[in-house]
Formats: sequence, C-alpha cells, structure tokens
Amino acid sequence: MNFHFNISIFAFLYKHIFKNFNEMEMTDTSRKRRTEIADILKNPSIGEEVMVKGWVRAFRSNRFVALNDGSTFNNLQIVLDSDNMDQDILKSVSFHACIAVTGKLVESAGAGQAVEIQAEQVEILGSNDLETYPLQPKKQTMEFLREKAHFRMRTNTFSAVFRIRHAVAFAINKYFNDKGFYYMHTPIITGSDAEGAGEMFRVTTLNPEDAPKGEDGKVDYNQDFFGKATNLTVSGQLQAEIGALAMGKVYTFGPTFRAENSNTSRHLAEFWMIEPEVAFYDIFDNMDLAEDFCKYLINYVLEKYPDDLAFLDKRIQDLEKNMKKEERRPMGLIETLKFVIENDFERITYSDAINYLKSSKPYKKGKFKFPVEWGVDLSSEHERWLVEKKFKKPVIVRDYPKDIKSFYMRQNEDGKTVAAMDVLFPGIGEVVGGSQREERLELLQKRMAEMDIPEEELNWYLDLRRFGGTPHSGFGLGFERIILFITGMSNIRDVIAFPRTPGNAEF
RNA sequence: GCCCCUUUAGCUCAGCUGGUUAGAGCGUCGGACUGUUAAUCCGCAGGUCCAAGGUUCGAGUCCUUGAAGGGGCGCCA
Repeated sequence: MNFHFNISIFAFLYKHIFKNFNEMEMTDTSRKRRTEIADILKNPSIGEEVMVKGWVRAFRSNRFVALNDGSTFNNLQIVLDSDNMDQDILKSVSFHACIAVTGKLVESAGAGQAVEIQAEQVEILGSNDLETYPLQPKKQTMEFLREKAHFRMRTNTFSAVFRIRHAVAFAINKYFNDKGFYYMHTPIITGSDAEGAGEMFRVTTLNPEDAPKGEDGKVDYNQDFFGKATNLTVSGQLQAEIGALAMGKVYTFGPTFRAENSNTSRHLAEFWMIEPEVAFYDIFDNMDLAEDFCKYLINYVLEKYPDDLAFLDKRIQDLEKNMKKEERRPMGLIETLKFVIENDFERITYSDAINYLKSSKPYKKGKFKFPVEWGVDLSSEHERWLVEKKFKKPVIVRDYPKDIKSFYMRQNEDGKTVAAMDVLFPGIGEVVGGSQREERLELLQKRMAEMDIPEEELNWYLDLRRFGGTPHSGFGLGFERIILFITGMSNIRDVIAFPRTPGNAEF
C-alpha cells in the first residue's frame, strides 16, 4: 500500500513538475547537451558529434552559417548540406534567427577558421522575419542601434563592449579583493541631501497630486514612507568613510543617480561608480592607488579579451579612414591602452596646471573660451590641452583651490588649497575625482559653516572625527567612463545597456 | 540650461540659384550559386521628403514655430 502510494506520488511529480523537461526531450536536438562555442574553439574535439545553439550572424552560398552564441566574440562556421535538408528549415536560416545545430566537428576546408561543424540536424528555435526586423548585416550607426537597444547586443560592436564591461566589473572586485579591501554596500536611498555632489532624485510614496501639507503649506515629509524626505544616492563616499575607519580598506561599487540636466557624451543620470576609501592613506597614497587601479583594469582586458579589443580597434580605424588627419586619434585603441599602462601618469599641481596653460600657444593666441586664472576651475578645453597636447597621457592634477571643491577635502598648509586630485584621461576628461579627507574636527566644522552645510544633518560624519579618527583618503571612479576609454566608444550611452539621460528612460 | 548641426525608401545618404513622373548604395523579396568569410551575380518592389503654419503661379528646396536625433559647452564621475 505504502509502496504503491510512493509510486503514484512519483508519477504525479513526474507528470506535473517535470512535464516541461519531458516535453523538451521530445525534440531530438534538445536531448543532447549543448556545447558553448567558446569551449569548442578553445579546445576542439575533432571528429566528435556536438550540438550548438546560437544566432545566425551570416548565411552564405546557401551553405555556410556563421553562428554566435555570445560565449566568445568569434563565430563558429556551420556547413549545411542544403540539397538534403528540409527546405522550410533552410528558408528559416536567416540573419539573427536562433538555431540549434547537431553535427560532426571537423577541421575546416576553407580559410578563415580552424574548425567547423558539418550539420546533420538543424532546428529553428526562433525564426526571424527579415521584412520587419530592423537590424541588417551591415554597418549601422550608433544612433540607430541606440533606439533598438533590445537588439543591439547581437551586434559585434555591442557584444564586444558588454563583454568588456563585464570583464572590468569583475576585475574591479578581483583587484580590491586581492589587495585586502572589503566590498561595502552603501545605501541607494539616502536621507541626507547634504552630500553636495549634485541634484538628486526624490524618493517618495506620497501622491504628488495630493501630498499632505504641513502648517507652512509645504509638503509634510514626516508622513512619507521613511518619515522624512529621501533621495537616490549621488555618492557612497560619506558612508564608505564609516567603513574605512573601522575595516581599514573598503570600496563601494554600485549605481549612482544624478538629476543634473547634463547633455553630453560623458554624462548619465544613472551610472555606476567605484569608491575606494582607505584609512591612513594620504593624498599621495591615494594617487598611487588610483593609477595602479586604472592600469590593472586596462591590463586585465588586454590580457583576457584580445579578440573583442582587436575588433573595436579595427572598427575605429575603419571609421577614421574618411576623417582628416588632425581629427583622427593619434594612436590605435590597443596601442593607446598599452601606452597608458606602460607609462607613469603625469602628476602636477593645480598651480602648475595654471602656469602651463598660461604659457601655452592657445592661451597666447586667445583661443581659449574660458579664463585661465588661479582660483577658477579648469574647463574641459584646458584639461584637454593638458592631457592631449602637453603631456599626451593621463594627468593627475592635485591641490585645487579650496573654494571650488567640496567641504570634506583636507585643507593644505598654504590655507588656499585642498588635498584634492582629479585623474584626467585623453578624450574623456575626468575619470577619477578624489581627495584626502579632512580629519581635523574644528577645521571641518569651520569649513561646513563657511559653506552653509548644517551640522545636524551630518553629526554622524563629524562623530568619525570626534571618536578615533585618523587621516584617510579615497576617490570615485566613473565606471562607464573607464569603459568608454577601454572600448574606444565615443558616447557613454553606448557602454551601458539601458542609458538614462534627461528625457530618456526607454526599456 | 546655452550654442551649433541634422531630419528625403527598412538603413546610410545625394538631390544645384524654388520648375515635369524624387535618385543611388546597402538591406528586404524573387531567382542563380556545394568552399563562402558583412560572399557574389541577375531581377522586382519599396517614398505623407519629421510635423504644423506661411511666402509663391509653383516648395524636398525659402521663412516661422514645434518635435526628434547628433555635436560642443556648463555641472560632474
């Protein structure tokens, strides 16, 4: 009785829970285990029968399919015997259709690839109607593909970009882990609006059309979800300092939101930022870390993703063929990346920068639009001149005038400057912004008062100085900006899957 | 937020000082093709010239306003 009961339970489970699995086995090609194309190309087992699944990148001569499954930049060639095939299936083998192929892996008879599959069975997993499908097997503009963001990852360019994006994200965690940093998650929703890094997005559950009002007629955020006004984070730095002053070395790596109306190829409203924060580090340790970190990330991609980089490199060269010499990049992509990791970043002070700019040709000829004067922030034309013309490599500028920088930066002995540093890269400008933090309570309080930052909001931050404080430093690195540099793409909207910018939040 | 540019076939573009039925390449579709590498070759189809208003005998072309996209600048990472 018991035995029979168990049997029927099993039959029930099999029938209902494993039903889908059972149905999958009905199709012949699905029964075998699928092999990823990256594995086949890395370690080809000639003569063996394999099954691959992927998307058709090209179909030539009624015979050759270039198949890509995303596991690698490279395609696998499938050879079809079109005469001895179901003609309906053959017709469905079209651009970007999804297919499963079973066949024998053989050495390729043609040039251009080492191995190929002699197809014995082809199954159409997802057909593709080319009369309505927007993508074409040809060069398409970035602007067009941006509008078709749900398809653009199927292209060589974007799949390469997003593989590299993954690689850099992984390398960031590896770098810090190997160096004994702790990965810290700082809040996405913050109750502090004193962070001073830009306009914030309000987070609320109140009905904007019918929000409760206080006696002063203003919205009463005491009745909001958190009992106070809250926003999306613009920086995890202040909270990361809490971590650094307890765990020594920490870093954050998460989304950041800025409601600035910035319309440039270097700004996003939602982007990812890496913020290491280290106890006992001064501004020079901080610069060493920033430089070593940037070089590590670039080197990691050069070592692990050469095929993707080579494609992006060639893509840029093709693009620049029709451009005037002075508009082209001075070096190829891979050449530039190698140059950056093999040379020291130039290190100058803000005052040096002003002097260099004042003795520059464009300054003397009156070509700069913005004033070059001690105390005024460098504008992007000045930064570009320093990086692209004067030094021709990344430049770290430090010791900025205190009046153009944030309240928490450590005041220097001269009484005029703070221990701030920016790392500037060719083509994209500021990639890193950081500083040694002001650890002296009185000086910090004085600075906050001068800049009208209420102490009550940041008492916890001041406590870090009151109780067991120490000198410490950190910086923020724009994740998409470093991806922009490594991939050689020219618009930041093309290195994030679903860009959020003023007036645009599609997908 | 400011300045500049663009908008013509599915995509990328040409279209002269306003003047017949608006063109090309690529793609699609149809055909050929068993060693191709965004294959190639032959053929057909495909257009509310961004929108609204205006000037004119006549507007893809000139003017005004708006929209969308791009580039530069500011703010920053």
